[in-house]
Amino acid sequence: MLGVSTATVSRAFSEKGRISEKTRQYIIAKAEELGYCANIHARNLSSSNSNIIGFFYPSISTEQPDYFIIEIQLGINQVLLSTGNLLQTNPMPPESQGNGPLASYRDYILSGGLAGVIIVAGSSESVKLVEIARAAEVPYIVIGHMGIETQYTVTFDNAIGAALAGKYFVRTGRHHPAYIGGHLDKRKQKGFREGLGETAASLIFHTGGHTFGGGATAFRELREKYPEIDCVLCANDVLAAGFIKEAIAGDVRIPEDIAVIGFDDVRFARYNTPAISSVSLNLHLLGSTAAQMLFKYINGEPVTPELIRCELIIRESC
Amino acid sequence: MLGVSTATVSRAFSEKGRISEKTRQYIIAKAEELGYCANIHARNLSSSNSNIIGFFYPSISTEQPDYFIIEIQLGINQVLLSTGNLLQTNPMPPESQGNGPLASYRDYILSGGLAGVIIVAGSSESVKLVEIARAAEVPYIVIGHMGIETQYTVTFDNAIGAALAGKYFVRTGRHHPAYIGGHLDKRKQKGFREGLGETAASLIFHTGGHTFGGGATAFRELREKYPEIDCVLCANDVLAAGFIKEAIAGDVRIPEDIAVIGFDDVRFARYNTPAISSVSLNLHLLGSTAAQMLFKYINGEPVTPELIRCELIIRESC
DNA sequence: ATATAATGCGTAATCGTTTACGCAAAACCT
DNA sequence: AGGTTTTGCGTAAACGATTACGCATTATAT
Repeated sequence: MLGVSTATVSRAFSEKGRISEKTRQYIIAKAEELGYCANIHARNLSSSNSNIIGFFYPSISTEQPDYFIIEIQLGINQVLLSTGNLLQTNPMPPESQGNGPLASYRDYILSGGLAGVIIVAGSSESVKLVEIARAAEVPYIVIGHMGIETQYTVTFDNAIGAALAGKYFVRTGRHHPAYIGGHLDKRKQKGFREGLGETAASLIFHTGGHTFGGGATAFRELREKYPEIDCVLCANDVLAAGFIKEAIAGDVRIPEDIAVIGFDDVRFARYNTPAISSVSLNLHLLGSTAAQMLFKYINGEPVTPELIRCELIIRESC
Repeated sequence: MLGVSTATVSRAFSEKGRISEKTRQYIIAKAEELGYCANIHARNLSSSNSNIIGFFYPSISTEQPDYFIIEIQLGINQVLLSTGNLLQTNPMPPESQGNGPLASYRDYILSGGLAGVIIVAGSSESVKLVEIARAAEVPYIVIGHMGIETQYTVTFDNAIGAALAGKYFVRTGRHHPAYIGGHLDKRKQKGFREGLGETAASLIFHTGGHTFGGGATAFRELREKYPEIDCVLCANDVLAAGFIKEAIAGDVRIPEDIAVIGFDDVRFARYNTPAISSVSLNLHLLGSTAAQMLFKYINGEPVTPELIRCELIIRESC
């Protein structure tokens, strides 16, 4: 205590309340000198808010980085750095791996620890988390398509992106297309078919994991069964990389023999040799848009759903 | 209030204090029913701790993901998932970009918001942050080499890793080595030289950015000035990817004409074509080790510095 | 000069837990 | 049965801020 009440000290830091500029300066100076810093827990308790934003995403593996998620996170962080908020990153491993951390995430949200949350669609846990956020009345933004009716969402139009890829293949004289991915990405499949038009008649589907190894396996299986295939759309870039690598190892020329397009346009797609053509979702923009929407929500401003445009980036694999 | 005092409710959840099994069950059940969840801020204030771990790292860019950092984060998260702690990720952009978020990070640490911090060496801000953590008496672990005397550190021996690369080049009959990197990584340079032995006499240094573009530029410049170069050690994998891509574009065969080794062994090194040989730092292990050390520190157990072994992974680029 | 409004700051209640303390009841001795 | 220990739980004091309220003091208006 340096001659003033705690209320005054609080006012000196809070930018609210009435206080003379002189005492504010004095208190700030003294605080600096004494190394005083307002206790964050007391602050949060008293004012019942927080400056932490939670980012929740399905995590495929605890071993391999998920380039898709990382680039979204980068976009979120860019916004947060300018607002002084902090980011908490919460992977949600597949349910098979024990009960998982969902219970602990749930408690954290319910107990008011977060100012808002951003949730990436893709697993059943994502859906549960949205319900928790709603129940706790914590502002939330959903990234991607979830079977939930909500305005707080930013999506990308996979179908249009896939259609662009289909049209490109037709335009560049390809006749034997294949699609490699999971059975869940119906939108991509449907869009691709639309883009291909009549050529869709000869379309081959191949389902497998969304991994590098999955791409390699897909190449081998397709090559054996359907040697006529001359163009491939992959559900993501890592998958495309695996396909391309195995193709080159099998003396198939990319793009001369088979043209390949990936999905997401993650950073390393352009590092690859040949550089991978990709349907760009603009992940960075996706993340930063989600963050901006969340702040609007938190501040009580109206929020409308956003859609990020897909763009087809042609590189050496085509 | 359902007939018991708040103290009893607290005891029902805290696993400490004395409470009969019957009332605990009763309270838990009722809590579930009423959707009660202990307020995290009050908890933290009262018990003056937190379950959040802060992860601070120098961030090169808000646009490009830093694969090095990401894989460390993955390792940290794996440990955290099993302990019920939460991770807060805090990029530290280069100082040039405005004042930066350091002040806000400082306040957060000083105000007791974090149970512990993990700091990646590499910028002047990293050093400041360590000093802040010390001043605030918050448990911390440093990843990498910082000019600070501390036992709370986990490092990797760059020099030994680089020496392995040097020896490999000599053993496989290369005679005109080059090193591409920054002027800061003296350890790598020194180790490489040692590994090369006599061959070090003809070593060419090239300094530039640690980026993909930097690798491409390096290839062009070196090729023009020193066409005799037949093996290259790059300061990281992304740099190596850029070098390789530009080399292939210039009709130089990898590895026949030039053998290339990268550093870090990030995930995509093996996706590349040709797959990039790399000095593996085992980033995942680096992260999980740091997290485990931090928990020891937090629990008051003795902590000794750890060193992660480097390993040379040979792939197609050699 | 007086009335009125604006400003600055201290008092004390509040936020929702945890936990030392104390007392009754139950459990354990001999 | 009487004494001692153990157990279960309520009381109330922290934890360290924020903020409504009220009282001086100063500024503004008439």
